[in-house]
Amino acid sequence: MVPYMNKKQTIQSVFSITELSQELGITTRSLRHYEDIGLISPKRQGQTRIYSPADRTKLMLILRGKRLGFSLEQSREIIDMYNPSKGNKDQLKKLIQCIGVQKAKLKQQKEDINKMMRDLKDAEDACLRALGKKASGGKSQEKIPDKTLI
Amino acid sequence: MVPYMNKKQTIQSVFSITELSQELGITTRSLRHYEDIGLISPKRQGQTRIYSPADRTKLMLILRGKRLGFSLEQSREIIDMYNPSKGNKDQLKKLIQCIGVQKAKLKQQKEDINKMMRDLKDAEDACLRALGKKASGGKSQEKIPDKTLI
DNA sequence: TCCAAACTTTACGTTTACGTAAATGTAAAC
DNA sequence: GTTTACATTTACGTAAACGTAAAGTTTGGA
Repeated sequence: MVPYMNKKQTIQSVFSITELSQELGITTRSLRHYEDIGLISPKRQGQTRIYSPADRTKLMLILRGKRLGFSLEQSREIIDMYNPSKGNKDQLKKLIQCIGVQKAKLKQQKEDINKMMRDLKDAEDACLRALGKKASGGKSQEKIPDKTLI
Repeated sequence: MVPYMNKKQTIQSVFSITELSQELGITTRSLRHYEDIGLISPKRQGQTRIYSPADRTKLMLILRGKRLGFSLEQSREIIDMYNPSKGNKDQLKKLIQCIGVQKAKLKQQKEDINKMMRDLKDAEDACLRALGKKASGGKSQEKIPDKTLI
């Protein structure tokens, strides 16, 4: 535990590395790794790392990116889109383009999720029918979804 | 090109490794790798690989998994869920549980996508406003989405 | 007949995202 | 004053998913 840290405050203003790792469900090694590659830059008290709420927020964005299958570099780029560092017009236009690309990717992912959801529902229904139970109202009949147009 | 292959048929019945790699936008190395780890098992004509439509379908499912950030092993498990290999009741129940877990994960991903979509839209609006254009009807004002509850 | 294109196998290399061990520092507690 | 808990750095290891030669086979066409 970091000395002089406000621990029992409703809204914590600083975090130790273990606190943050436990809250976020990752290892301290990961947190140090993210710092190694420059994704986060926590303050220091001596040589002990002190994480701010902003650091925590950024980490939550990184983890969200991981849940979506993004690499750390991709997450870095996406997060960089959130604070348009006072670019000129050309840079802003380029940024808008990048944002559009990301939005398209997310849209594709959404479609993929919907299709996989349907496939899983069909598989579930097949299991339920095999168990003699009612199905949830689907229309499936095949095993492997060869019908799926992906 | 594989000999005796029906090339100019509306619905192709077999595929060569390069044909498939080009259609799917992956390398032949990847296709061979997927075979190495037992994900697909194309027929052989001599020692040349012959891919069937079923192989192709399975590969499309694998690629869909990759777009969603799944590892090859995870995709294998999910695809295995689609053909419940005649299990007994206990196995079927276990499978239904696994399917439920996957559906929950997909639901989480969907929420993550929606949140990231909002963040990107906010960033886009900020860019447009910085360029003196109209925003798309959002309500954002901050840069980094500290407000985001993730 | 011989070439070039497309196929094959073997095998070492690379990137990403950490894991894991070793050796050491610091600070509150007993 | 030493143990305990948490912190640090350094550095080699690892798993996944291929990349990248190298070297050989097969086959339809000039």
